Amino acid sequence: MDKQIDLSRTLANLPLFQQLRESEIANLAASAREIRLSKGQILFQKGILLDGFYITVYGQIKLAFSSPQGNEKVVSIVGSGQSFGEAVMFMERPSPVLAQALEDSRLLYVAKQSLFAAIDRDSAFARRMLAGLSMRLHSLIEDVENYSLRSSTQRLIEFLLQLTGASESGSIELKLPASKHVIASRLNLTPETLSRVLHNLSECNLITVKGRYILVQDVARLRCFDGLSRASEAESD
Amino acid sequence: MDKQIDLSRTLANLPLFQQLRESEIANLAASAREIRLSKGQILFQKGILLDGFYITVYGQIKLAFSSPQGNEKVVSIVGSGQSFGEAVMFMERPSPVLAQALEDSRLLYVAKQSLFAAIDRDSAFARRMLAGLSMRLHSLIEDVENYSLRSSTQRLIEFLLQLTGASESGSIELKLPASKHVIASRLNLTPETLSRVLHNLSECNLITVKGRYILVQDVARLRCFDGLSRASEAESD
DNA sequence: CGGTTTGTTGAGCCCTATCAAGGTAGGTGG
DNA sequence: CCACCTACCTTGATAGGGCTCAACAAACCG
Repeated sequence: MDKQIDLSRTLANLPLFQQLRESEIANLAASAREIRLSKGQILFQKGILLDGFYITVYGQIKLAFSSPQGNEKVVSIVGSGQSFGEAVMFMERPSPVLAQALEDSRLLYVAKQSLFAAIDRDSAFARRMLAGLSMRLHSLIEDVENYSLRSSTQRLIEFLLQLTGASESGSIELKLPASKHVIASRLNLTPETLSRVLHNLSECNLITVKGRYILVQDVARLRCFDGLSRASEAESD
Repeated sequence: MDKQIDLSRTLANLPLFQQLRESEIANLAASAREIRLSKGQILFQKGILLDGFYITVYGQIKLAFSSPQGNEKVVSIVGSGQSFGEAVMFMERPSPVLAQALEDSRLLYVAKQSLFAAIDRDSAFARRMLAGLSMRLHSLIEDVENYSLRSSTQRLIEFLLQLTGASESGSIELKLPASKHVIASRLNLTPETLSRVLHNLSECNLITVKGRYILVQDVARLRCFDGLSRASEAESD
């Protein structure tokens, strides 16, 4: 009972559902299932069919391809309040990615039918789902753009800038959202290359790396850096 | 008048709208605009806001990034019956890509408001839009997978196999849907590399290239080929 | 403190881009 | 019918960015 109320409140706070009526929320909550994962646990494998979608309440889920040869490529790191699996659910096709918890996490599972019911009753909700998927598509396109026509350094800079949020300039400290191994994969780099690029940016006095914490000296300067100057003039000290 | 009827019929035949009632179709047709493009003409630039979306009746539209340095990367080649721009419309954000006609084309433009009206009145239609966007997302993810963990040869093979359709084995002749320059960009290759890869596959007796026509000798064998054998043992014939 | 995971550094190589010349085909005008 | 032009493609030589392999360092953890 308390659990039900708790679920409703959790759902109501999620971006996707914020404008729903209480009765709608109650409907969704009634069919939503709570899922707890411990770090490293796999939620679903590549190839599975989904009969609903997931919402991350807290924790972190990684979505990745896994090729037969064992190498893995992280597509997305899903954090609190974000949902995933809708596309696979709507398509009724095998999932192209696996989902694995990067840390202990709590999820909600919403069944397809109750989502469809919500769509049927509230077309504004349908529009919001459409907008949500569109955003997802947009960021994937940006990923493709990054992979195709930017260098390793540019990709990392882009990534760091996104972590800094909207700040235009000045210095800012940020924490990498996952291990460097995972970040590297997300950026389509080997861990070795990521390490070298970080090192290189350090030598150019653009950032200071301390474990998972990175101090960006000057956001504006980092944004302008194109990776051309190879810290060559750093010998004069 | 005749034009209106023609529009309705065209709309009704499109995958997206096939299950709509006639009255709905009429509503959409009333607000749809017809657009004719000649080869090379640009429909919209990167950065534009869309107040509707487009459907290709016939012809071919290319969606591509354009970087300031002038190099261009083709994201998608849109053919007859396919739509594009929905995501940009829903997001109300600048388009990340430009759209340009690869050949003389005829399009329909459907305004946002009439689409929203259709969604409001028919939730099954909303679901179909959601499924459509999901498919788009899915194929983008496949692209990312291709770019990230496959070699140039593997990407080309994948591309050719998609063109062959569902055929499991045997030989089949197919026509490249665009110039090799465009195909190369679509596969994230330079034209030079594409040419070399095609040549290499020819030498392995997997395909025969004749201009834009490609004869796949054996679909099954092409599917298995991993690019490892470098036509080195082709001397013993 | 050992053991394990995580990250760094170095050497060498391979794939693919780049630069630079040729070909080839289709269209046009003499 | 030929010469020419332009767009498209091919071929060759070269170089560089990022990967691979291997060893080491550092941090985390029981």
